[in-house]
Amino acid sequence: MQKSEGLKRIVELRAPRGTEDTLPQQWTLWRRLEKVCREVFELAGYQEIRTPIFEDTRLFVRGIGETTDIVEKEMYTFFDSASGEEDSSITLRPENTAGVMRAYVEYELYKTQKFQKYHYIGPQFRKERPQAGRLRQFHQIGIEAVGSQDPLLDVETISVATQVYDRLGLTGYEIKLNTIGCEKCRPPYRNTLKEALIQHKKNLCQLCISRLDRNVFRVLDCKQEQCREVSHKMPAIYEYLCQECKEHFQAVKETLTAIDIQYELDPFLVRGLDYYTKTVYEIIHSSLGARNAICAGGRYDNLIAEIGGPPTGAVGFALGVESSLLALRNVLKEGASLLNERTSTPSVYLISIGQEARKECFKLAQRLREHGLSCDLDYEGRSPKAQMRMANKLGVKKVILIGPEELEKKLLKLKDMATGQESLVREEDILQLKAQ
RNA sequence: GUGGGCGUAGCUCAGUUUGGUUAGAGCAUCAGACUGUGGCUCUGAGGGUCGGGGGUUCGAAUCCCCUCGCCCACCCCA
Repeated sequence: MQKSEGLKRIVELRAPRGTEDTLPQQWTLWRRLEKVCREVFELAGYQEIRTPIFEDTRLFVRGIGETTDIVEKEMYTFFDSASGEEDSSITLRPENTAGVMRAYVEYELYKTQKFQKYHYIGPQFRKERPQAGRLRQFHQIGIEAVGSQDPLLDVETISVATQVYDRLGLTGYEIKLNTIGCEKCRPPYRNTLKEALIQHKKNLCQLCISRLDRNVFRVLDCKQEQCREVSHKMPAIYEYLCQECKEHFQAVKETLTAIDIQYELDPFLVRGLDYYTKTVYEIIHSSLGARNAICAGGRYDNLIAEIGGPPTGAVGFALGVESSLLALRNVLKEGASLLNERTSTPSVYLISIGQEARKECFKLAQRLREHGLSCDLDYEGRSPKAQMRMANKLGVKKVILIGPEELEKKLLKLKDMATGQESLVREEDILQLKAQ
């Protein structure tokens, strides 16, 4: 009775809401994504960097923006009792760009070489209500090209993302592109838009009326029919861009076309992070439901100066691991074999008959592993038959049997699982298997 | 924070409308089929406080109330 009560308690302990365990069988796909990313990133010269999972809260407040939703209510922020200071506050990173740029500034990496390319991978945290493809602890893989305003880089990051998805075999994604101007052209447009919208105030939904003061741009994004009608009559930002932004955007579009990347202009694509300027883009996948972005990026020419570095242009994207894999699973559904594969299979399985042989098997396993031959054996004292079943289930190609007979002859019985053929061999012969 | 859906074996689910004897199936697990051998087949076994608590009732997986959890959507965000 007591035993079962104890068991029950353990079972009731579960992963916190909005977090996920990645079980062994799910690692096949995870690893594939990481591998493909590293390959593509390195082909384009992006170097890996890792930054802490938590940072000084001020980094995000300053970098992402005080009034953004992320900073206002979605951050995991703690008092850092280890710091010894009264008001020391740390925050689990809600995204990784700010951290990477902090490192760029902290080590004055721009002094060694102004232009740098980085890639990163890691968990990110946001306090949200979980939903399809949206977790509280999620993972992002991203790249950042720092130290240049060249529109070619905006395009390069997009092309890097598409190469990742293409290599993975993810079909059916779409690229949404927009520009949101810079600190010069954005404010005038904001005012124009606001004034124009006020004219139609009576046709807007309650929410949008409140958006007029808080964030005008979000009205453009509203899904209400009546608001859409109004917003479609509004002037697009394109007419209000400053010369520089106009030229930049033009260059981005032309270059995308030049390298055959299909995209869709979305004038209503806006960002919730303050640091974005000029180009913003998003890669979406229709199989995902309400939250369909699998990768999002853009240019952020003000962030570095904002956190204390020299004015430096930069552009990058963050790819959502969970959402990308979700999309990939949907696409691969047909050939489901890939989805539940073991990440690794030993080369041989060692089967013993009797206690003596069992000890010998264990010792043999150590020697084989020292020689780089992967192997595994039974630790449950099961029958030879059960051991064979396990070997079969693992999918090993070869099995080694040791019983009293083999011990006496000082030989090993090698069995080929595909053909069923058995032969007596010496240990040295086994080591040749590594090559296969 | 708001709304909707769902919680029965490790997994996928039936059973809930019309309360009734030991709660079922498939898959998975384990074992056996002359005992030193896999895949197929056959046979059998283990495994469930029917999410939890309370109530109604002679009797609740089934009806009522509360609660927890998960999922989806909204808000919001990317």
